[in-house]
Amino acid sequence: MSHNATVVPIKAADLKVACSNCNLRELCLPVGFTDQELGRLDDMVALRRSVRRGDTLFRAGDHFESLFAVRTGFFKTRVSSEDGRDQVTGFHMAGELLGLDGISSDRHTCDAVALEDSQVCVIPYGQLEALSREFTDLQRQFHRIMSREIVRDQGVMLLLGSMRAEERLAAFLLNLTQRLQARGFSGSSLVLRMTREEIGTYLGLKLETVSRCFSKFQDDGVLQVKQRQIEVLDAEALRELVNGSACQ
Amino acid sequence: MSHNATVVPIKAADLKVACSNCNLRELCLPVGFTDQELGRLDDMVALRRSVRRGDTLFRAGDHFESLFAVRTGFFKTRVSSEDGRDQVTGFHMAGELLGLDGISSDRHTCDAVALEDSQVCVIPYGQLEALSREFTDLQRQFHRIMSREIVRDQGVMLLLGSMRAEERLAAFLLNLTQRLQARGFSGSSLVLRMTREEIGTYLGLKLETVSRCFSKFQDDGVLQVKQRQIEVLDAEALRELVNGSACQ
DNA sequence: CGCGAGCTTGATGCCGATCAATGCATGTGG
DNA sequence: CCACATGCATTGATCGGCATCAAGCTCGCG
Repeated sequence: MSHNATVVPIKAADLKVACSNCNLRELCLPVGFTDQELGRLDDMVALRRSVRRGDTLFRAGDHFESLFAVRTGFFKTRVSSEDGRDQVTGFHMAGELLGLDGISSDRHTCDAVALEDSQVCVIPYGQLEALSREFTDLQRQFHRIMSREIVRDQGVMLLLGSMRAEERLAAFLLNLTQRLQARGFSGSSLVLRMTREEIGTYLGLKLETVSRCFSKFQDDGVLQVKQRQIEVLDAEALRELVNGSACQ
Repeated sequence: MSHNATVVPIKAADLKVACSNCNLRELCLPVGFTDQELGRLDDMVALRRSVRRGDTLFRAGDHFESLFAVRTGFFKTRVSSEDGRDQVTGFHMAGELLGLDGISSDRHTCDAVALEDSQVCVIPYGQLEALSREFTDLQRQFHRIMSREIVRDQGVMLLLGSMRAEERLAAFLLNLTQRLQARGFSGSSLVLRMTREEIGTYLGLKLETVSRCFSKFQDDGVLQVKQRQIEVLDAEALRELVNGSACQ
């Protein structure tokens, strides 16, 4: 159940972690709530959980009872086929919700693995349901988040179904930098939290291909690559690759 | 807005189309409802809409205000990149819900195209929100449906990211036959509603490759293929392909 | 009947997979 | 501090699956 992770009840004194005080609240579930609603959310989100790098937050087959909001750290989610093939279905950073897959059948259908030491807020699903019957804003925001996940998945399908290796990597990097920028980071400088193989398994490529694309981008002056430290030198070139306008 | 489709209010006499009387209710939104709940659903779902083969139910960019439940017919959904590449993101048959992508931003992000003359029930999203604050069962079922869509998308990602052409087609056919079987059809005999190109655009393959795979399956005695009329002769072979156990 | 959309089949080429060797950073124990 | 192991990344050589290009085929329909 806990997969080597510790469960920490939030102490009354530890107000920094309450939704009402969280600096992620504009990226997470409580977007645009009233103080009253925020207070009720604080009551509901009473648990945190720490997950060490390499450990799983949940696994396919686990009983589903809570959603998780990433507070700190970084996760990947992956599905596996019976014969052991993996597909990384997403990378998840602070403010993002994990576990939506579990609602459909009361069991999780994917694994969530921490790529660095991480902390999540535990959102008991039953309570979220109850509270969102009471607060229209919460209901709406929750539906938006689920819908956004569906839209995101459509984008990944487009990538996997129709793009070539360089385009995939460009799209991946642009997506990462955008999300980092929304969290106050640079947007042109980033440190990858995942290996080349994990990137490949996300993009439907082999790790050698990912590595070659990084080298190509470096040769072309689009990126500077030092292991996992990436500098985006020419974001426009990446955008043109994704949109195919460079082909015209 | 209406994209060449006609909007037909449901007449009081026309009770056959009410959710409470619909033979799809066990596959659609009202799974396991009480009579009272069904009555309220009937009030909400007061409109049908007909869509002719080739017409769109909605397009990316359209303002979102309703979900649609397929009553009769068959749809594909697709997303397009700026440079015109398409990805078919799904095929949708009776009882399935369309339009969930629109919730996140109040605009649709994909096109829904009828592959044959079809009819949908119009589910005004605002009313669905309101009613699902009142009825726990409706709320739960709606959440399950959204989550199921997320799980389905994960499966497509696995397919696109890690399977070879024959495996993709096998998975596609198994999925289709399962869903047809759940609707009372044969499970071994089916008529494809889509072209080879549409299958290819869904599976991340070119139409020639799809055609070759069909021929291969026929040569191997797994299928009998007459244009769009397919007989599954050896479902087990298809399953082994998908699971990769044939490789051992 | 003849047209056209969709399907099949063949020949060829390319992109990314695979196989293999090397490089590089980090960590550990002697 | 060095020797060595380990995990990850890079790079090269070769291979194979699918895309591409091209030609005919089938069937429904005006």
